[in-house]
Parts: sequence; C-alpha cells; structure tokens
Amino acid sequence: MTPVQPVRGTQSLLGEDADRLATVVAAFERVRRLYGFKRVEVPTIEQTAVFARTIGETTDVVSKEMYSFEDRGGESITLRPEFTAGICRAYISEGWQQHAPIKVATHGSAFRYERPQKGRFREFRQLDAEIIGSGEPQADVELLGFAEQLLRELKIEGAILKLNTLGDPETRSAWRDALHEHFRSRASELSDDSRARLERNPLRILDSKAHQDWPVVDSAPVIDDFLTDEAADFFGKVTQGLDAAGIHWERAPRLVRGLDYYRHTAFEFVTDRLGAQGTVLAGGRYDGLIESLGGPQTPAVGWAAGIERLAMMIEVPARETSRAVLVPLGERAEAAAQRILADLRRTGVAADMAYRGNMKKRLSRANDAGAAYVIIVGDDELDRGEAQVKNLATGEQRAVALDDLTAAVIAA
RNA sequence: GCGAUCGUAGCUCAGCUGGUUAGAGCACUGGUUUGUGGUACCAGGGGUCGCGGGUUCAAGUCCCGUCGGUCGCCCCA
Repeated sequence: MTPVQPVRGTQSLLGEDADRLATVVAAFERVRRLYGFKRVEVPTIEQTAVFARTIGETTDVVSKEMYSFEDRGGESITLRPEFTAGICRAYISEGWQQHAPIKVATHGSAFRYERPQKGRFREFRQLDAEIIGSGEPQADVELLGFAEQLLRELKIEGAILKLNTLGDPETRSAWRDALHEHFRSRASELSDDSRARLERNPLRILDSKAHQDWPVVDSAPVIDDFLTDEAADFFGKVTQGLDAAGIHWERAPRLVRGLDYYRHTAFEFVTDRLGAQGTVLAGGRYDGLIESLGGPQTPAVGWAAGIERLAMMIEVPARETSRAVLVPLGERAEAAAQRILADLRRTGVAADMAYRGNMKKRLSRANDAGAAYVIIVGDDELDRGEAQVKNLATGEQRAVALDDLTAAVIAA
C-alpha cells in the first residue's frame, strides 16, 4: 500500500500541467484589467446557508455535492462549490453595496463531491466575473465581451457562445408550468432519468442526452411564447449589443441553467473537445439572488469558467527558462558565484546555479534548463578576475571580466 | 450514487494459454572526456508485480473483496 495517497479528485501538478493553469490565470488577470473588473478575494468557506439558500435546495450541487462539516463551535460550514454566492454574501455583509454598481473578478479553488472524470475534479479551479447592481442589458454585453476576449486570447478555437433567455420570474414560472404539463402528459415516452427530473427540475429534461427524449423535447413549448414584453425587450437589447460589439453567438432556445438563481440571460461557451464536459465557461443573470440572502433587491450578472478545462484546450505554454546558469568549480568559486548570482538576479536577469555533480553534469543541467548562457567560475578564472561565458546555442566561449558579466549575459 | 475499464521500476509500458533469479525505453548515478552541454557508447542503482484473502505442486498471470486511476451516466465550470 502506498504510504500516503492524495484525496480523490485532487491534483498535484508540476511542469507543463501547472504552467497551463498559470497561463490561463495570467490571461484572465490581463483581460480583467482591460474590462475594468476589480480583483476581489472571498473566503474558501462560508456558512452552509449561503450556498443552500442561493443555489437551490433541490439542485445536486446542494443536495449531494457540498463539502460541509461542523466546526468546533457547532456551526455548519461549507467549502465553496462556486464563487457567486460568496461574492454576493460579501456584497451584503462587507458593505460593497456602497460601490454599486461594481464589476468584480476572482479565481481560485472550488469543491464539489463528485466522481472525477475528464475535466472534472473534486477540488477544481474557477475563474469568476460578476457585475453587481446593474440591471441594464449593457452589463450582460460587457460581461460576455470579457468572456469572449478571454477565450480569444487563450486561442481557444471552437468554443461557441450558446445564448438563451429564461425571462423574468413571471415568464419563467409560466414556461415552467407549461413544460411540466407537457412532459407529464407524455411521461410514458420519457427516459427513466427524465421521469425522475419531472418533479424535481422539469427544465433539465430539455437538455437530456437520452435519444428517447428527443421527440418529446422537440415538441415542448418554447420560452419565446411565454416571454413578457419586458423580458423580450431585455433579451433583444442584449443580442443587439452583442452584434454591435462583434461577438458571435448562437440562440439555444432549450439552454437552461442548473442553478435556481438564474433569470433572463443564460449562456454557455461549449466545445466538443472535452468529452462529456463540454461547458468551458457559463453563467447568466441572477437578479433575485442577493435578495434571497437577505440583501436589497439587486440585479446582477456573472459567469464562471473551469480553469482546468480551459488549460486542457490551450497550446503548450512556453517553458520558463533561466537566462544564465552559473557553474562554480571549487569552494572559493562557489562563494564568488553566489555573489554573481545575486547580482544578476537583482538586476532582473533570470539566473540559476548548478552546484552538484561534475562539470559535465552541471553543463547538462544548464542545457536542460534551457539557459542561453553558462558562466563557468573556477580558481584560475577568479585569480584573473574573470569568468568563462559560454553561449549554449553556438557553443562559443570567451573570458569576461567579472564586472562585465551582467552586460555580457544581457546582450544578445 | 450507478456503469465500464485499468492498476508491473520515478515515468511510459512488455510479460503468450499460471511454470526456474520479473524485462525494455526514458529518467537517475558513474565512466569513455582528473574543468565543458546538446549526439554516441559502456556500466550501475532502483520493483512487497496497489492492498488483503482464496484456488493450485506452482499466481504478475485465475477467483473474490478492497483501495486508487481513467472514461461514461447523473449533475456541473
């Protein structure tokens, strides 16, 4: 038996896989500033009620996927399964309301107790962007622009924006009732899974993967027939804004979102490159959420993206390399090399030192590290106040005065 | 929670219908080159065959259980 094992569904990454995640986060941070979203930090843990009340008691996320535990004070605490609820809690309890409307963004780990599979982990990382306190369709457009530009900068091809509206509360409940009626009348034609969804969450039958359900789904009532004038107008303004901004989208009239808090705009960027986990970034408008946490009626829109899923789709990131690697030979040389190394780093030159093994080994390590130069320091060189600088690409080597090392290594 | 599949060296894997000291490539260490890499050659270290039990004269190989990985269902980023 292995002495220690990682917790199921957690990851420990080194090298390319770790670099991929960092690349995604770096792009997110860059685009975030372009769109004027403020960086925020929120706790990894919240009182369980924060998630239970907002996400929906009947959703799988709340009913079976939360990492909840009782702390020593007897309080029920939950590891965040997403960011939105925690950010809204902070909006209320930290006085962020005074800055409304606010555009905020964050990223970090989230936790869901699920069976791991491709693109899905128990501890996973999300990017998150929210606009709180803004009920205008322009907010939806701006938020989608952020998402679209992020995916574009990550060079993720083939992720298409599927867009729908769930309407306002009246729309949604009228449509839901009609769907419920429709599916119930034809329950015998539905798959077992969908029959189970009938009472719990009839909307989800719409995106059932079972072929058996297709005919019933195709003939189901469509949201457009239930939209109030206001809801239709809002959606029209969102789509016009997207068109004006040059953001491509596809209408997905059967797109619904799993979490209870969504209203009006709902969207997903989907791909066929990640197996069963095609959704790479998703979100929507959640005008009722903050109220459900005891705050004032506050309109808001947001999205979340799976960092691991994005990381699987980007090109291999460029390797991080040192500009120069020092190879000291002998104790006196090691002390001198420490000095040179510190000087190089303080002047902004990425440098490293190979201090074990024979010379062949050390040069080999410098080569593996992708260094442009190797600086060889031995007693002979020290006595002359110089070091050997070798260009690993060309193989050429020359003596350079210790004082000129930084310049020699910076110069192309 | 359900289903399928896999689990042999640090990594990727081979090991045929059960049969002597379990192999390869890469990586690692040393050497060919007492201070010169990227190529090549030589040598070396490293394995309770996930774990537990069972069948058998004999189990890495068959059976059961268990833990873990992977992929799918549900659901979701």
